[in-house]
Amino acid sequence: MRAKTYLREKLKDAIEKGGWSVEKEIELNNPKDPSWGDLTTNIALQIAPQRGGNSLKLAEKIAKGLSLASEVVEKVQVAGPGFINFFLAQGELLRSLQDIIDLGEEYGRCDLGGGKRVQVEFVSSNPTGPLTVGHGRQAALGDAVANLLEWVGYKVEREYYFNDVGNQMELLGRSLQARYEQLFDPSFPFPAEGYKGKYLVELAQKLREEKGEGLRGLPAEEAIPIFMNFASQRIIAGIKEDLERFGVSFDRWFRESTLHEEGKVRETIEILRGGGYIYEKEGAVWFNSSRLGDERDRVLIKGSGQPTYLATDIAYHLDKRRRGFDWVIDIWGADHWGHIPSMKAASQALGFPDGFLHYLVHQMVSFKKGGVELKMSTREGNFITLREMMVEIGKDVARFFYLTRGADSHLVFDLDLAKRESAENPAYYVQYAHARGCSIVEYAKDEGLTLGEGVDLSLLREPEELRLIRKLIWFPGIVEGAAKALEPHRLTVYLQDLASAFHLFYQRHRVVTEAEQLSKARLFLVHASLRVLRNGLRILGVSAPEKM
RNA sequence: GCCCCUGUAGCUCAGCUGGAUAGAGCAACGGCCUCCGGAGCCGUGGGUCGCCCGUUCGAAUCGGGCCAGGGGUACCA
Repeated sequence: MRAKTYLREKLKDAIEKGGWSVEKEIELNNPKDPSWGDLTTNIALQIAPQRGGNSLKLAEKIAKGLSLASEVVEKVQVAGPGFINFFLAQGELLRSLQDIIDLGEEYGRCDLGGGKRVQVEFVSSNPTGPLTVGHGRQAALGDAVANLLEWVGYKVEREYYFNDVGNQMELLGRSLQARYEQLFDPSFPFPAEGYKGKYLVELAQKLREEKGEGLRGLPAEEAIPIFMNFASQRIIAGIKEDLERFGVSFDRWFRESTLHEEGKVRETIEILRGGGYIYEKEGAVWFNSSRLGDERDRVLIKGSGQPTYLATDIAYHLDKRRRGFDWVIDIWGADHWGHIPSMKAASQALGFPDGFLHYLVHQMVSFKKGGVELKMSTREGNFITLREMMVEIGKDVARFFYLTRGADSHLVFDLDLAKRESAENPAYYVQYAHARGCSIVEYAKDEGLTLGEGVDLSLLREPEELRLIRKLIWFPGIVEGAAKALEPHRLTVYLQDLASAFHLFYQRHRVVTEAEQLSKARLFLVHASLRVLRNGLRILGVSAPEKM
């Protein structure tokens, strides 16, 4: 917003003219109470203690020293303990409103990122079973963060990393084998720790359709890879499909096995060894990560000769670094928290720049159904899939709901409530504002009214109109703030607020009336509102329907 | 034990990095369409911001100590 930079300069001049100094950027905020104007600064409160001065008097002095163009600022007011409040002139508001229509789909974008390459890695669930509602938060969060970064000028790649070899996969293979054998002989034993979900029974049936009895009684060395690959390929395909439905598409699906096949794990360990970070003890290869801030040292190669999860993950991140990203964001659930200090240590050991690797950790979601908290486990097979949720409450409601809360909050998702109240939940509230606006535009068209040239926006003077305009022009700032903080929920909260301002405007003022000029101006405001709603919802990955 | 996250209205959560009188949705109650979508709007009730100290002009926000819930502390991933 131009007014902000303009005011910052003017304030700085006025303050320095008075012989004071400003060390950091002057804060200009959107006050919560409209009677405090459009922009407010606490600068007097901040610098008054410099010389033990009175902040209220200083604020008055600063305000008096400002020479502001009346077409930008209508009124300056000193309030409370020393806030300086600015009321923008109507003309300034209207110029910003015009921007919304002029910029269209681009409105809200900026070039903060300067085209830097960022990778966002998220979901990355191993293909041991279908995606559950627990993964939904991660999918919604990661995709929204990626979208936000794109909007502020980064070049973003979305990546999904998954394990397609190793103990868990073998167990999966053995579980499928057992389910397959059980189709012929129900007494066939099921592995003690096996994956019990019914999805493996279904896969076994598919396998029987394709291969008949041909896979029965094979020796383990031969059977396990067959069953394992069949299971993981089918499950990954299902995960892809679910994510597509959820509106998330990845640029790359990274298989862990490639790291081993290309010798990258061994190579990484050799690099660490070269740096003096490796030693051997009790038949295992250790990383002395405690020297780099980790609680203790970590095993990289087990006594069995197998690399640990940490070893492959370090190799994976070295690979990311070599692919030339400027910034890498890993989105993880809080259950992986313990892994972070080790990876931070590895980042240092490998000489990654500070801040190259950023962890965005979100807290767990718990789910309630029938008033009871659910304990879900993929291994035990008792879970609700993401797909089931999409069928029940819809992708839009689910995504919006996941994003109404900050990543740091543990959230309780009451599935009955989400379904029962689906007609009254916040996602519909925002979408409804959009549909309603579209319907007004349709109606106006039928009455022969379209945007066209020569709209006199100065006719927009009602409080509800001005309030809506103010909310609309906050949008670019909200996007920027949400992107900087990696907090998409700020946008979700904002959109509800905006929808509320729109609904109130609608309720109080008829758009299409006999007064043609006023109707045109209001129609313009409706178009601008639709634009901001659409752009905002797009970032969240929620659709903006024209009809509901 | 140690580390991290959280504790705000009956419920689910915001609170813009220390600001002015703590907000929204749901739930409860009372109003609003002969008129562009009532999936909406307006109003009422509802709070020791877990508790105790501290920092300062000023604390839900920062620091310390308790209490409670969740997560993490593997040669698991």
